[in-house]
Amino acid sequence: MATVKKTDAASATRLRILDAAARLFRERGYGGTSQRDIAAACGMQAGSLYYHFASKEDVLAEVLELGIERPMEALKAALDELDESASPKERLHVAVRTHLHALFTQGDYTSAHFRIMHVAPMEVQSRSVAVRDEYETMWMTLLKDLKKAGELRGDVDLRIVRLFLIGGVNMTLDWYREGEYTLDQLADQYVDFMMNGIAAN
Amino acid sequence: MATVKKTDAASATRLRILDAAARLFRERGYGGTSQRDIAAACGMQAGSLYYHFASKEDVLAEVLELGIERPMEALKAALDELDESASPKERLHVAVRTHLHALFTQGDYTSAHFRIMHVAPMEVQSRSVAVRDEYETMWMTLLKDLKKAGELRGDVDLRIVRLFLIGGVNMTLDWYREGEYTLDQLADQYVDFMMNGIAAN
DNA sequence: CCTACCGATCGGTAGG
DNA sequence: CCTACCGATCGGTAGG
Repeated sequence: MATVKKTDAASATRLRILDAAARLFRERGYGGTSQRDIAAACGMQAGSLYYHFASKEDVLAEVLELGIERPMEALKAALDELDESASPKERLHVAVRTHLHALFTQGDYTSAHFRIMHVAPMEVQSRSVAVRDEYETMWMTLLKDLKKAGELRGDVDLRIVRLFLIGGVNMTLDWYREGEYTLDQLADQYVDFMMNGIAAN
Repeated sequence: MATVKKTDAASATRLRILDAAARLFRERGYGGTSQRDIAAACGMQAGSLYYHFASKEDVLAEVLELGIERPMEALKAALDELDESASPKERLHVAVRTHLHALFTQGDYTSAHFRIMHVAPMEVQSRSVAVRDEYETMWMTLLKDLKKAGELRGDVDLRIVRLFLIGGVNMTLDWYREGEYTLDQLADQYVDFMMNGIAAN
């Protein structure tokens, strides 16, 4: 579990290890990162990692899980904060904005999740699928609510919409640098593209 | 150069090595694939690879380059085949369809390109940037032609459109299995989403 | 393209 | 959390 704690100090060290691992996995990939790399980034010796984690795969599994868990928690919190009168369209807008911010504030974990999930052994992947399924369900609910409210065309496949939208949003990780647009401005554009398209009226 | 040849036999072996490497890089990542893994998949010994490639990084560089070169060549060919009277919108449609097909017929190379490009040493990455820039320019041209033809809203940033669209299309690599939709049907939906959006009229 | 091998580095462990 | 170390595997080379 990502939330298990022993002592505060030990759990703080765990987090330092995970932070370093997430960053290195993102930058160099899983196979390109050694336990010695991770330990060095934390100012400790390679063998010491094994006091906190049973194996390199365990570190990976926890990074991957946090990489999807944190955006999901952020989305839950953001939707909970919304006024009950918020329209389905506003809720989708908030979701895109929240996901985009999570990609960058939890960037190392979430980048690592989307980049190296597929090289993880199946048993490691399976430790993330429950959270992932839950997150996908939340998105499907947002889209279904939009449809029920009569705001969507009747002929679109919501699953394909979700995959296309998340793909376009996640791509931001690969190119975004602060400057021209803020993340909120990007979120505005993505929702606008998705809802209204880019064709002239 | 990807097109250099010595003898036919040597170049056929090179290609077998590259095919195996692309598949393994895609499945296990770069650091998770050893030269011995690649050699074994080709039915040869690890040392023999060095008759064809100077280093593991050289194999990587060529896989990455082919992973973007092939979709680009496919796009060029597809656009050249189009009737001159083809509208900008038809040309964009053909581009999306062609890119999507290239993702799957050259899947190992192109997947490897998009998945492990960022873990490659900068000097290896730089061997692909020229092709990548050219490919991006082709997409920008398609979008600019659409705009010139008056078919696009005036307020959209074409660069963001390109990144969002390619991101959504590339995401297909992560989930597509034959069955519900053909690739052509997916391309139709993506272009429809991008041009017209999903909002009710 | 193979055999045989190099030094370096890997994930992981024992004992403290 | 460190020291010291294990066997295995790594990328790469010499010589054929």
